[in-house]
Amino acid sequence: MEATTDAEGPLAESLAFRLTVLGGTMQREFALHLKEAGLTPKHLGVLNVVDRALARTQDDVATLMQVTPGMVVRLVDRLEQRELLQRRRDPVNRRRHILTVTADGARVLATSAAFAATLDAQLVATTGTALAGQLDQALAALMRTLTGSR
Amino acid sequence: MEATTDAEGPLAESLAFRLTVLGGTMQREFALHLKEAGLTPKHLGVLNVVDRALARTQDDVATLMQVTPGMVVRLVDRLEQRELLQRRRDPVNRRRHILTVTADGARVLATSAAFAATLDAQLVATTGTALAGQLDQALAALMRTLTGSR
DNA sequence: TATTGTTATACTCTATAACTATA
DNA sequence: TATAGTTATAGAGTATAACAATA
Repeated sequence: MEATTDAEGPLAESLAFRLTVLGGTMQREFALHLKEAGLTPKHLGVLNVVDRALARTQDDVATLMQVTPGMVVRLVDRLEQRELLQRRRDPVNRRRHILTVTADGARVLATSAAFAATLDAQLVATTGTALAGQLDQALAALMRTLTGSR
Repeated sequence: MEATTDAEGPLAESLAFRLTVLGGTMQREFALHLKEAGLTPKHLGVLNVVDRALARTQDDVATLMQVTPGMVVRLVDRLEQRELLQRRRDPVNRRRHILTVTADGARVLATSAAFAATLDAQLVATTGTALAGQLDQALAALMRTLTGSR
C-alpha cells in the first residue's frame, strides 16, 4: 500500500517544491546582504519592478508582487525614508501615486545586482555552464508568465 | 556612465534573483494549500526532511533547513499537536529528540505531493517538456549541494 | 565544558478591515 | 458607486539570548 504515499512521485522531486526550497535559500542570501541597509528582499523587489517600468503606481506593485495594498504602503514608506524611491501624485488622477527610483535607489539596485552576480557564479559552478544556460532559459520562460508575458 | 548601474547585468536577469521570485510564488501556492490544515510551507519542509531521512533529530532539522533551534521547537510542537510527527528521546543520547513521521503525517506529504504535481503540470505547460526536463536536472544539481551531496 | 533542546522577549511581517480622498 | 491609498488592529513568524538537561 505504498501507492498511497507516492502516487505522483515524492514531494521532494517536484519542480515546484524544489523551486520553493532553492528560492528560500536565495532569498535568505539577499536578506543577509540587504540587512545592513535596513531593507528586505521585498523592498528590493519593489525597486526592481519600478525601475524596470513593470509597475508605475502602488496599485501596480500590489498586483504584480501579489501583496496587499497596505503592505505596499509600508514598503514604499521605508524606501521613501531612505530616499531610494520617490512618491508623487499623478496630476491626471490624483488618487494615484507615481513611483520613481532615485539615484540612491539605482545604486542599491546596482549593488544588489553585483551581489546577485556572485550568487550566480556559485550556481553556475555547481551546475556547470551548460545546465546553467538551460536553467536560465527555463526561468526566463516562467518569469514571462508572472509579468504578464512582457 | 551607465556602466555603474549594469556592470554585471541587471538584477532581474540574475539566476539567483529569479529563483527568489519564482520560489516565492511557489511558496505562496503551497501556503494557500496548507492553510486549511493550519500548516505553513516550513512545516511541510520538516515533514519532508524527516520522511526522507535527511534529518533524524531537531538539531539536524535546524542545520539542514537553516532555521534556529527555537523555531524547530515551535514547528515540531505544532506537528506533534496535529499528530503528524512524533518526538521521542534517543535512548543513546537523552539530549536528543528523534523524529518520526506518523501515518497522518505521511498522508499530508502525499496530499502535498499530489498538489505539487498539479503545480508541476502548470510549470511544464509553460516551459515545454524539453526545458522542463533541463530545469529538473539543474534543480537536482543545486539541491544536492544543499543536502550535503547526498 | 559542549551539546541539545526549551523558553522568554521583542520585533517584524502580514492579512483583514475600516477609513479618507478622489473619480 | 468604484478606485487608490492609508491606517489600525491583531495574529503569525522570526531572531536573540538566557536557560535547563544531558553528555
